[in-house]
Amino acid sequence: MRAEALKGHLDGLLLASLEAGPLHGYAVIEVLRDGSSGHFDLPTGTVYPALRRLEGAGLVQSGWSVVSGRRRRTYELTPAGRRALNDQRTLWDEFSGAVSALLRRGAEAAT
Amino acid sequence: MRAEALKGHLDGLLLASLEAGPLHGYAVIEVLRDGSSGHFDLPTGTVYPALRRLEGAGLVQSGWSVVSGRRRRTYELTPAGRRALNDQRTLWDEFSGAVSALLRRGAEAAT
DNA sequence: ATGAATATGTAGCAATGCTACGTATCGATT
DNA sequence: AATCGATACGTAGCATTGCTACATATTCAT
Repeated sequence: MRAEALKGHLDGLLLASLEAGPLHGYAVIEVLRDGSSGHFDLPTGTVYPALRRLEGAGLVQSGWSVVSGRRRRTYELTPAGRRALNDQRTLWDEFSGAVSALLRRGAEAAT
Repeated sequence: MRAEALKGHLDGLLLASLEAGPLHGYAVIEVLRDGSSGHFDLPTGTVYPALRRLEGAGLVQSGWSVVSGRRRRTYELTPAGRRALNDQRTLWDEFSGAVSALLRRGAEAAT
């Protein structure tokens, strides 16, 4: 997967991964990897800062817990986050539809 | 359309717009706008530098012409550009498939 | 005891598209 | 003739974003 391909679409994926219930960062990475047949194997340096960014934007909220001696920061969607996820889905459909159409047709000669 | 959405996908669209035959920059903008139902109305500050970038990468080549008093820099795909366009199409299918799957399913809870 | 897996985090970088300019010609309107 | 919109090219600087590389710590299997 090209490195830059994800730009601008990561937030939607993160929100989607939290839709079914709260997760901690490491688990988000696994969900994204497994749910994409290995296409998205994101480094922690990508995911952790992004989750904090979403928290800053009020789309998720986090809390600490400790599970078998390991501390976890668990993230959860806020109502605004659910709305944003909806928006992202709509935006993605428009965007991907437009790109697919353009890539497919090549384009008829103009002038 | 979100501003960052396009990041990493513009090159493929530009190459696709040139597939049917040579075009100048302004015409590329029109093809992208009309071929996407207005979703992609790209500013010249996006398209012109990107075309030069593609030329630097050897994927397109350009030449000047003058049409009714206006100078035009016309771009054309190179063989490498056609190969790159093919690659972009494959990459896009993988990428968009993975994103669509993740956005759709939300994701089953993982401990 | 050693290393892999689990778990979190940051500093700094590279890439990319956009904003806001600037220049110039042509055709239509006033 | 003057003005304005469309056509046509371009650049400097910015903001955002994801990645690389690193640092830390615990648990579990070898």
